[in-house]
Amino acid sequence: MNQSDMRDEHRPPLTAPPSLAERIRLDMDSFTPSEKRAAHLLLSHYPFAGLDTVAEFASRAGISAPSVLRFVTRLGFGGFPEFQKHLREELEAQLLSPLAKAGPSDKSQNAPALAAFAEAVIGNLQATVENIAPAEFEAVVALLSDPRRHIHFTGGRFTGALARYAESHFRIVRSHVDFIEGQPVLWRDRMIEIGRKDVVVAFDIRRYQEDVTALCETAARQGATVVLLTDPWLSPIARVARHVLPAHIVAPSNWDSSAGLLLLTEALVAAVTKRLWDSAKPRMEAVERLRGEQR
Amino acid sequence: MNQSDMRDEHRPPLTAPPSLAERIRLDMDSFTPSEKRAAHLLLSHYPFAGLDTVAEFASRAGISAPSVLRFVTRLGFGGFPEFQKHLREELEAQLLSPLAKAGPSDKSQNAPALAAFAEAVIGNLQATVENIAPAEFEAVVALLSDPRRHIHFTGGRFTGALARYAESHFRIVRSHVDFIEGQPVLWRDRMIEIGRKDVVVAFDIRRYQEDVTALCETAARQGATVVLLTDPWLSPIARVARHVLPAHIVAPSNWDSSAGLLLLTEALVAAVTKRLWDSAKPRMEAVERLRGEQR
DNA sequence: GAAAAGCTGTATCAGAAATTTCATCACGTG
DNA sequence: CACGTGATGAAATTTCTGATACAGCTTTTC
Repeated sequence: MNQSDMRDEHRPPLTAPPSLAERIRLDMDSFTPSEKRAAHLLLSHYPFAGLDTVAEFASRAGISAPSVLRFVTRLGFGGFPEFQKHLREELEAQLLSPLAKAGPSDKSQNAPALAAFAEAVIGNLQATVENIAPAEFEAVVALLSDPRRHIHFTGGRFTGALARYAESHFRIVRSHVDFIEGQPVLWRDRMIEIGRKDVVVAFDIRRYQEDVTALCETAARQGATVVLLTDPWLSPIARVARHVLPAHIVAPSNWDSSAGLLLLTEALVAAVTKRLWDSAKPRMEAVERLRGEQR
Repeated sequence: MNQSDMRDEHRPPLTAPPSLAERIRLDMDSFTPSEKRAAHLLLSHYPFAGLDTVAEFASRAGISAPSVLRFVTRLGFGGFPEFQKHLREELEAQLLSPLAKAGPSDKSQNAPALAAFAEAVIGNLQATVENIAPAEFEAVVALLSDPRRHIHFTGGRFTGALARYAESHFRIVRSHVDFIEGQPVLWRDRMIEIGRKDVVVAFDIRRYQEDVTALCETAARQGATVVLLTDPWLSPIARVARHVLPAHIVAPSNWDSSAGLLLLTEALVAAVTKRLWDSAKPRMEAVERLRGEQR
């Protein structure tokens, strides 16, 4: 089950940025604050954000029209229309030759920590997806979509945040959802009402935390169904878990990456939301309404 | 602003929408001679020919401007700008999902939901990395590596979990790190000691939360440096933020994906840990020792 | 072959968009 | 603390674009 991590196969290199975007990134330092706003908007929606009108662009960037003009002037264009023309031409060139995207992949030079890190994380995600048994995933979706079940999320030092993230979404989609703190003193008394109808979803990666393990073992002993999201080395919780979804976590860092776990979490949320849509939609609308009134 | 809209737009399946080009081809017979010239020009340089001005388009097609206008009217658009808007949106949709149109990816058979979701998330991560200015990222790393600064993390309903995740890591790497709950009643009193030496790192994506915005505005007013991790549409916090790191969040789900934000968070943790390694290492060892004793 | 119907282009207009001007503001400096 | 510099946006200004009315031309039809 454990496949080697040496998977730096092909993977279409992060598409080479067209010249203007690149130049903007390089010059980012020298921009004034509002120019940075403009630059961010443009880069985040490159290049479509620039195809709108000046007014639209300005409003979306949260700056004034003149600032937008100064921005494009500083980029070396004679005016906004000229700037737009450049964007269109760049876009056309890029779209017409899909090969151009491969481009000069000399990014090893200026693409620093972030790009390398992202590459590793993306590799983790791909490896994670490939090694999840579809049936296992579907089984978990079905379990979490059962309205008669009560769902409890929990996790360790770092993964606790993921459990919270999951809980905050599922809480809206369905009822009987809660979060259990890791420390035993905080859950001991709550365990008495956990039984066959309950599902415990635990997040736990290496440096497995004993208290999370203890929680799951107790829950399992009382008949609860345990679902485990962990790393490929499998937390000891796997022994009592009905379903296990492993995610790759190794990254060029002193820390492990939880991106794979987040991916699984979000995919579960998406799938369950879809499956329960008839009942989830009214719930989501109601939540939205309450938020509106509350302020 | 407009955060009251529920996203139940049933994200129509990735079935190719009837492209405008296709419709034009079908209707070609019914066009008048000059309309045909317009149609041919548009199809031959689709869709870029349509992004120019009416005058330019007319001249390139060898017809008059009014004929161009009549052409777009006949296509069912209310005016030339509306026509252009349609072209841009079509183009954007097509460009953003280069994978979707790559034909029937055979894996749709196997693990549909999860694989499709992963594909979208990976696309988000790539887009996110490409649109972050290295200088901006480095600036944030430097800021968070300054031992004299005090770092406060905060976030909204769902992103709060990411803030916690960040906090739980940075807390170990360095000192003066904490998490601030979103609700104003919980932070009002804490704000008195936030000033020039403080850095507020806020996570906020669409359906931006007013209380998080308020927190950041207050902090900024008192001289704190605000760092914002948000979506490409930029939370209103961007107005008061010194640094903004946008992440792509759109996924085939009723919910947005925070994977890009997590990627940035983890990359920041990795970079800061590396930069502060001399002081971080002893801290991490000390934490490990305490955990061991405690059990 | 003439009248009707349908296209098309010229000239013009209204309005929107880009640009410039200028007063104000924030911030660092002497 | 006054001063100067640079950034910024509101408003005035200019430019240009999309839209329209109308007249000429072509094609159709009887």
